[in-house]
Amino acid sequence: MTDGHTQDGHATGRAVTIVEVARHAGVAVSTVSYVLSGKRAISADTRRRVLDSVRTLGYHPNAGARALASKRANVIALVLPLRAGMHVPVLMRFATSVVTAARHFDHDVLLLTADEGLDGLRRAAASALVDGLVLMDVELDDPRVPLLRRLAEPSVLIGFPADSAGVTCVDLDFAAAGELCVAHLAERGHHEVALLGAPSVVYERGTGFARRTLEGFTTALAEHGLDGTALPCEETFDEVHATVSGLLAARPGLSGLVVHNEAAVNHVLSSLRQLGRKVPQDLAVVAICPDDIAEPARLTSVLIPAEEVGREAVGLLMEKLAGRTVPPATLLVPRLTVRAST
Amino acid sequence: MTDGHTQDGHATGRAVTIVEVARHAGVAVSTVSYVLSGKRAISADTRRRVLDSVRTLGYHPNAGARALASKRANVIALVLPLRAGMHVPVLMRFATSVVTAARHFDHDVLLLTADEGLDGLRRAAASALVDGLVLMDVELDDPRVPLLRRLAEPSVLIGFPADSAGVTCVDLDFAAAGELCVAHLAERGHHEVALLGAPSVVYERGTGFARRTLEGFTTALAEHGLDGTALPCEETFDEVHATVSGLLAARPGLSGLVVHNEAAVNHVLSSLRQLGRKVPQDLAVVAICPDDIAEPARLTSVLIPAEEVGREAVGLLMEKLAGRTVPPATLLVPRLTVRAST
DNA sequence: CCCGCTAGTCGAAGCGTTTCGACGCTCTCA
DNA sequence: TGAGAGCGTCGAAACGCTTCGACTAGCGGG
Repeated sequence: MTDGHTQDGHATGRAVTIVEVARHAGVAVSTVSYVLSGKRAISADTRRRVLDSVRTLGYHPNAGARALASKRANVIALVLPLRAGMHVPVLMRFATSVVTAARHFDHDVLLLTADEGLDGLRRAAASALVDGLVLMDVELDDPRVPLLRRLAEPSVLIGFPADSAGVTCVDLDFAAAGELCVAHLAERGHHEVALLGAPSVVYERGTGFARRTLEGFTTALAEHGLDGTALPCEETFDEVHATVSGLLAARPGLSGLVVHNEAAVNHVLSSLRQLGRKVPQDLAVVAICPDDIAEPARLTSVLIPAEEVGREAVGLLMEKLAGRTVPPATLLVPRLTVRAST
Repeated sequence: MTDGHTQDGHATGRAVTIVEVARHAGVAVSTVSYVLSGKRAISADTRRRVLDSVRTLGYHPNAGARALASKRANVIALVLPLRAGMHVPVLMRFATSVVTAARHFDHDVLLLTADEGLDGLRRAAASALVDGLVLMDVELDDPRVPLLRRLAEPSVLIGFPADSAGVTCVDLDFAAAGELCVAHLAERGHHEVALLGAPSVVYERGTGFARRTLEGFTTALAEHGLDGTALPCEETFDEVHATVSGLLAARPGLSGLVVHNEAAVNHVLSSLRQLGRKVPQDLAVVAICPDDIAEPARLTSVLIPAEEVGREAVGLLMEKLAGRTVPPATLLVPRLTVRAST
């Protein structure tokens, strides 16, 4: 407490270096390094002495020096979008799960925003700031994909571009999710159902997950012999209300609704309340959305497993960093939770 | 194109180093460094030659080496919370504005989550991974504050702890925001108003902004001679609905509502719709929330200037990094936008 | 005419790690 | 009993950059 060190062993002044640890433990610098990395056998006694010194001196390896010598920054980049039609809370859950998973592998996460564009990726990669990249919200025709293919650093995409050759992708199997919802409604005895999807701008942009849900929905309709329709759905109450009342008017036989739009879910429910339709008596509703939205509203839902996707993405990236080959596509199987709305 | 370099000058193989640039330009390594940093005078001719070489070779300085030699990582940490009662979209806007602002100063952003706790901060700081820290969602009695005071690395808080001595804080002036709302309602001729605030858990946690809004609200009530009450407000529709109908029943004279809870705003409006109260005829509503919520709902609001706060925080941090002293507290003045709800 | 500047450049010494090769032990097995 | 194989440790060479001090010209002032 009197020598510039605080109680918890944290130096407030100049940082402790590996040389001081080595001196304190009476060993060579390289020995300290090997104790810490475990890359060579070390006697139990030496290890203990070194570890003690590390603790009492409050040593933390210097990240820059480590990166320079080992050619590994132990940092991965997370590239987040910030655009129309993305549900932000889900994004955040992805982000936290990526951070948490990365920490498990002793890596940190550098935050890049998509609006820095290609240059941002190039810079981060070329300067060895990061060892690898995780990208979110990939579009069908994403300009970043060709760049990633050329980069020396490995990367993992969350979502699928149209041409996914040469890149690694992870996502929820949205087609299966769409099918699952229809199957559930069919099982419950419904004959006429509808899909309320993402805002039209999302379809136009060609974002993969919206289309794939639609495909799964359509396929399952045929499979189960149901009658059905699909509509895009905007995100303000008034627009949702217009869509919903239009839909109900046009299809009086409608008894099941699949909603794949996190931001609109609550508006849909408000709208039905206002139109006097009871859920699930008059209309069964199943949503494809994160649990934190479905749970309070007591909605039967296929959850978007943000945590799992993030963890998986990081896991794959670590495999690639270790030089192992990984499957180019990973589809996470959807799971449906039955609640009060069906 | 045939020598391991792609068209845009990006090396796909081993990275270009400053030595190669120096050789290519026919100057010393140090000269290249000085050209790039501008820390010493360089003749126009030499500068041009070096810059040309940089471009044609596609040189990017190695971040680790740079950090090691200069003792500056050019990275700042952004510590994000992920807890009950925080409105995530706002968080994201803070985050992006921090990233954008940091890039303006040629810095990158390392993402730390609050659940890594004190160790995360210590680690990032002690390993020289980052040069400084920006923390969000500071609580009144935040355990991180004492640690920050002891850290060699400068930091900036978004929000105010109870004891802000020795730390630098930025935030919207929520007291002023509360006052502003009341003043606006008073001006519109209302005599009895209410504040619907954050979920009770947020008050109990002692988060500063919730309390400060309440203080401003109360102060302004007295100032303008209004009658008023304040309630916490949960975030599911049913709870909001209960709170709102209870409030209206208890206070028949109520004609103005201040809502300071982003997640509940839309539920409040749904609830009023369902209760048959017209906005603004029967009840004027003014919200303290981000524009992306107020705008589509046509709500009169005091916006939470996420971009501005983030930019300001980074600006202050950069000042501190440059060794200059900065004001310990920065309060951003709120501005009210009149829309259709009052 | 010499001194002291400044502008422009260079060489070399770090910065704090990791990692490679070498060395001395102690075992084992032939 | 001597060769070979580990094990445990050390020393030193990178890693790619910044920065300090030194040096050379060229120039104005005394």
